[in-house]
Amino acid sequence: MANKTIEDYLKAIYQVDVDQDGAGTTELAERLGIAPASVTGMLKKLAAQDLVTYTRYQGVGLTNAGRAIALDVLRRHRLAERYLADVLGLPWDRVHDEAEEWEHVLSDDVAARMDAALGWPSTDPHGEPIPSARGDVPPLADTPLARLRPRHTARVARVSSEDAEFLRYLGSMGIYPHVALTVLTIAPFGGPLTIEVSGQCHAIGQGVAERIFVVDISPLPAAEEPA
Amino acid sequence: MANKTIEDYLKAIYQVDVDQDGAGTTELAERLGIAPASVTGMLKKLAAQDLVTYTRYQGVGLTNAGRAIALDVLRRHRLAERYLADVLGLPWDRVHDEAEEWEHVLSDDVAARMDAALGWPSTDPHGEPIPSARGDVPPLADTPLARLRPRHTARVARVSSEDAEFLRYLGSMGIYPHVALTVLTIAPFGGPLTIEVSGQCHAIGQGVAERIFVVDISPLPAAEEPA
DNA sequence: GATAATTATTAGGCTCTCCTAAATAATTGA
DNA sequence: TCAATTATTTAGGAGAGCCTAATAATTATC
Repeated sequence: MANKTIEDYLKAIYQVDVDQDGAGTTELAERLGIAPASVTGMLKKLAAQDLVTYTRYQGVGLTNAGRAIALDVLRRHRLAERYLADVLGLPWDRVHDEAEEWEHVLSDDVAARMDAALGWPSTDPHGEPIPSARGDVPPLADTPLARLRPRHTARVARVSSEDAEFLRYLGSMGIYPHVALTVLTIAPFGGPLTIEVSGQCHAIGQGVAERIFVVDISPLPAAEEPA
Repeated sequence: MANKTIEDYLKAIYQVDVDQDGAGTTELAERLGIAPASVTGMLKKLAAQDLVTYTRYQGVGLTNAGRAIALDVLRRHRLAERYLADVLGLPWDRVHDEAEEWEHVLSDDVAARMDAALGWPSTDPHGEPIPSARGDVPPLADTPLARLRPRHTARVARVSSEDAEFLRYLGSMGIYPHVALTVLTIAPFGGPLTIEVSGQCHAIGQGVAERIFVVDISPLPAAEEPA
């Protein structure tokens, strides 16, 4: 495998690049906690190793080789998170930081054993999909809670955050993957939405609702929604 | 905690220093797979941080602070080995290399959880004692198999080696911690000894017998042995 | 107790990965 | 379109941790 630094870069590029097309130097720098100038230098190096495609001022993308490594790291990371949570009982707001180290250290064999011990799970404790050993990632079929209409009920699919405090906040409301919730009201002009989670009502901000991804499970799918 | 490099140095110093008094530069260099000149430089740095006592041309020793870190690393290492073997089913000849990485990565909390999951084991899969979280190491009460007299039966306490091939060799004879064996003959002039392990006889070299530590469990302790 | 052999240290350098400051390209908006 | 802003890159440099070659101290040997 590559070294820790390279793995971190490739993973970051993958994650920035997932939705967008091509990752920007500054965004990468922020994610990695590194100065933009330093990132430029490293990108040249990664390009020389054919792990990324890099054109000055144009951003980076992963080559197949680079993507393979990135997915491998991501797989280890999420597998480790799941393991730490399910087997060692670590709370979900602490698994990320720990896994950040484990991802660089797990051998293929140990990762495979952890995978088997867990029963080949498909997601990490935050609901993020665990890439397969072959590097396949199931497509996501969820939408941000913020996009749900009032009266709709949905199941939490995943929570897109690594911030421990944020995760504890969600936990305090009982919001975890697989939990069902219902949108009661949505205040206009980017105002808060009120939701019901396991019998309790909460008001949450738009920003929060943007990071919670759900799958609508309302009984009346199409008719309910006027075009 | 300290960084990986420092942890490795301190652990190496501890291990070289356990039996002997003060570790030599060359021996450390060999253990670390580094040139002696490089070790000298690092020792100065460690001394400046009050982790070791170092005098030019005189060797190094650990300070209390240094020993605390060394024991901490050793604890993580051996705990990881035990975990890898008992929980994840890794064969004993593979746990060392893996643990060499884990030791730098396990948080206190995770180590404690692993410890509890294992039922607070006292040794690693090779029989080496696991230092307590407070840094206590139980004194060893074993002797090299090579020092046993013929006819004596002993129980394997630990195997002092990290070499995978060597461990597989021992495994092929059924030699593991807790296993009982009997010395049948010892050839003179550093010749081989023949031993019986679970009904099977084997001839092993002196060098091998030096690395297997046992506790004598023969029925007749004192009378059998003429002064 | 002098010389040879061993062991350890200094000197000078290299690579990796990061930094800041300055320069340049790209983008935005007036 | 041109100026201002923002994003990115170049230039020059620093610290960590390693290296080899040369030198110095210690230990062993006669």
